[in-house]
Amino acid sequence: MPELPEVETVRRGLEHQTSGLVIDRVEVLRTRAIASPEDPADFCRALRGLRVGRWHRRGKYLLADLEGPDGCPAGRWGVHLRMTGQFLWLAEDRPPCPHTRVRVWSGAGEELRFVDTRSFGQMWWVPPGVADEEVMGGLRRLGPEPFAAEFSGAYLRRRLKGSRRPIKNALLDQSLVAGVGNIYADESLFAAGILPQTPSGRLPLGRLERLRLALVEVLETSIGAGGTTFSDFRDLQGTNGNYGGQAWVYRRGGSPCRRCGTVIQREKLGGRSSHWCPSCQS
DNA sequence: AAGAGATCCTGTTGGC
DNA sequence: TGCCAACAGGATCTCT
Repeated sequence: MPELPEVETVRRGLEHQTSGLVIDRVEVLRTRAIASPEDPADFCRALRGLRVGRWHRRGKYLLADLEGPDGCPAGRWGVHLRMTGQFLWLAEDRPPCPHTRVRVWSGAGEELRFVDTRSFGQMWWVPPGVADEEVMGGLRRLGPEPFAAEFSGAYLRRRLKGSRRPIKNALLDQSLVAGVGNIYADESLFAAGILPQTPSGRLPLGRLERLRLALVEVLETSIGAGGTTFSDFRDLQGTNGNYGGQAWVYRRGGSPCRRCGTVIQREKLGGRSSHWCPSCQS
């Protein structure tokens, strides 16, 4: 599923393919895909004629700068891929597949297509002069980026102090740290040698610093590889990522640990399946 | 007030 | 082999 490294990979693809593109026409095939404005027709009307500028990423959110024909700011285009959202770049006309939700065309007939099997993905148009968080409420609740200086062992200690919820659940909480999902939560806990069930408040500073470093390393490795390979994630060209080749624990319940051979365990935590090695993690 | 659980959605997987 | 339940999961909403 798209987590921070996959979203960053998509951001780079979008910036490469669509920066400077002038939107000629927009078609919404699934109403639910447009979170704001309320009427999808207003979304289409708003984007039409605008030029796409730079693409930014905040957590798992994508945001494009938009400008009008006169070069003045014309708001922002927000996107969240949720679980199965994908962008495809089509240089020429091709009929839409059944899960096509939104289609955006350039004047030259090129198409940026949003395909989303499970239809959880969403788009927003933020009018000029309005803060992104006003329209995209989720942005308001986002914690620091994992690479930010603010995200430190001390920060984690402070935020998690007294908390009894499992560290795995805490990592999935976007208000603690932005961009982590089930895959990288499990993988970073393995890399840090921490059991996912460990009560967050019980982790001393040293172990939290180790976790922060493990998370940053796992995310950077995956970004460098173009996103994860062990999910149905695809970049704009439709190719799969190559996160260091393979997962250490994610979706490997019942299989031997790649480091020590112990059988990987699997259990639901906070409604999400968690995977860990009982001898490498404690 | 923190935190758990249900919900949305649909293709894939596993068990009988 | 065929069918159906369980599963996958990001964020939001509801409930305790």
